[in-house]
Amino acid sequence: MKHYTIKDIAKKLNVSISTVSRAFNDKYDIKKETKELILKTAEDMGYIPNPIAKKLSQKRSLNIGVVVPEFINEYYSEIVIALQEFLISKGYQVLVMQSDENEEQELINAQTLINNMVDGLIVAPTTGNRNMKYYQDRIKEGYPIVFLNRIEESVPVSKVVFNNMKWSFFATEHLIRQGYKKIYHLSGYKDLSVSYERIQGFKKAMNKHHIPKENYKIIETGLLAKEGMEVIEDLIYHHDVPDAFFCVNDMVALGAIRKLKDNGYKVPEDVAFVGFTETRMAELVTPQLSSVKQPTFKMAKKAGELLIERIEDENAPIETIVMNGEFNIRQSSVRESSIL
Amino acid sequence: MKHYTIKDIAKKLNVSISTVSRAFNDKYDIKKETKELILKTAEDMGYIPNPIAKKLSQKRSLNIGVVVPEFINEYYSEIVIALQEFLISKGYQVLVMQSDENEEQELINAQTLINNMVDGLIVAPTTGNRNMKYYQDRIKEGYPIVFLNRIEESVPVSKVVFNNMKWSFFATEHLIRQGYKKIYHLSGYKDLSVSYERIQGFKKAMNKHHIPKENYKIIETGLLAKEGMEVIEDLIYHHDVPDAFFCVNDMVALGAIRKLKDNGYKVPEDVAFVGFTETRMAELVTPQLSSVKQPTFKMAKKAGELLIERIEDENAPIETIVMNGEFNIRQSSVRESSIL
DNA sequence: AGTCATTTCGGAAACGTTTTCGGTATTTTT
DNA sequence: AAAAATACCGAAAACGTTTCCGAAATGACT
Repeated sequence: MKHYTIKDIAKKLNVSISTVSRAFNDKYDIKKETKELILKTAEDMGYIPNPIAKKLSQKRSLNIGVVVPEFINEYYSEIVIALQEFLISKGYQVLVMQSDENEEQELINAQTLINNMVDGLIVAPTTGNRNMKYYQDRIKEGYPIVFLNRIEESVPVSKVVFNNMKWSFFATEHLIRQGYKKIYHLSGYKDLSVSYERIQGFKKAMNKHHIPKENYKIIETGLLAKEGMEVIEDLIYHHDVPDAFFCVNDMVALGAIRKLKDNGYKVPEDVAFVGFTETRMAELVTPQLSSVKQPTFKMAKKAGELLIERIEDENAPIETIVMNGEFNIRQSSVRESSIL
Repeated sequence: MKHYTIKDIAKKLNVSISTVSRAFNDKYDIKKETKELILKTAEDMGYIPNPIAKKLSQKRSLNIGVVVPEFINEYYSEIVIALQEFLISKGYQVLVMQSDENEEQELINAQTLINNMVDGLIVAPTTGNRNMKYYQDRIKEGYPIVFLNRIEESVPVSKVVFNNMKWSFFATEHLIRQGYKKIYHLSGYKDLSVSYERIQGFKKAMNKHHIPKENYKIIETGLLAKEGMEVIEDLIYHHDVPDAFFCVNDMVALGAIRKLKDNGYKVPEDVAFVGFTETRMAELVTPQLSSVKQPTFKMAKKAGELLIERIEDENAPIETIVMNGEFNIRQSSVRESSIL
């Protein structure tokens, strides 16, 4: 059951391998009948072209690599799904590697994909990030890369980002306008660019409404429910539970809510919540969770488009796309929960 | 900035390319000093070996392909993470492709990975599945494949599966023992092997406890929250809401719970719930959701082990591993919610 | 000093394609 | 009917490695 090659086909039909090759890539001169004959016997023999050899002699693979920091948090799952949907429609296949929020793994992932000759790379960097030199070098060589979220400004490359600051500002202002006096922000990792930007939005809202410093606080957390729970434990211990929380994402919010409920607090009556990067859970939990929805599909598609432009035209302009979302207000952050 | 090759190194040092090659794969005879010299100058020149060429002449890539049906539902995300953790520790890199529950895409994914010369494949098939012939052919050729979940018995291949029937039986029996009289099962796609097995477990429990046929029902659904909601709408419309639901997964349960709550039902006082394939949400929602936890990490690791055995030894025995989990009882399925 | 074993290396084939170049055979043009 | 143009095809180089085979150099042993 060994694999046939174009040589086998050539021998069988008494033609040259170049003719066989031509039959498969019809851009070269070949008579219609011989082409059909070759294709037919290839089919019959069960010939499968070897893409490795193809890649070695050509320079494209029609594969695209995607590196994401994690996909435990639904967001990147959606990104990948959307990316794949778009890129497949353009004739590419999508190879995904996840970095587990680990910089070194991310570097290995990017290298593995590039070494496997994917035609381009879409990277959503993990927190950190000390790999920028590697990316810079590749970009200088002309390698097509597009970044998604979590961006270092230092790299001259196309990117698609969410306007975290703006929507963080809106979400925070909403809490203020609802009359909550003491509002804490559970921020995620501070050295994560998205967290940083959301912190800026939070602060901006506080400043605009002249909230005194003692009435707000920014608490660094991770991105998981567990970490939301830990913060709440700590705050309860210190008798420092505020009126409202604005959280870096839904999972942190849900963890915090769980812990508060377990300690007899009512949400939203005692403590209000707003999440971010809305997940499907926001509508399913009780109370339903207010959250900022990111246009995941649009962002992924745009990143795909930018990458393909770059692959097909080396001089395609470098663009930075800043996207907006929507803020969905639900029961978890309104004073009179009956009005919703 | 063009890429250097071993030829360039050879020319620069006045040695042959075979010597250079030897320097990198130290299994062949080479003097220590020349080896070090070569490695050093290669380093200085910024030489990057071309894995495509390597794959073409060797037959291994140290890459492993993983095909999953989706990763919107946390379960396969965890599987992939665990798989990656294990396989990386064994020196492999992991390329992931997701099929979006689409058989044709799954076939393309498997082909793409195999054609890219991954050393082996781990496949969790989508519902269906008409691709078995393709897999069978590859397996006959000696290609290392391991299946995960959702298995057709027809294929002679190593597989790792969860004992769905047993734990479905336990979960159902728990509801019966709690005194719920009318219990419906939201089953997922019936032609999905895991759904089928869970249905069997459900029926077995019903038979064992002599529940009359009019007191239970199996309702086919999808795997998403939305589909749980739709079922509830329908049941409410027909005034056919039972005492308890056993659901194919947590998302369907959460969707159903949401819809019931929106219509004034109380969970678990009016309607009890048990999920399956426990997610992190089970502990976060209110009421906390009873669910069957699958040993995701163990299953993934075992699948990885089986694959590696097979890669390294063509005659490794074919094994079917059936795994067990745990049933976590929470508020959503107990009569007196105070006792928990 | 001669034989033999060992270490170290170069030449070249091989992996499976694509693609350039040039050469026939065929057709069209004059 | 000769010349020119075109259609078709084969030979061979190229892509960047690994690895087999044999040769040269070195060292060990009689």
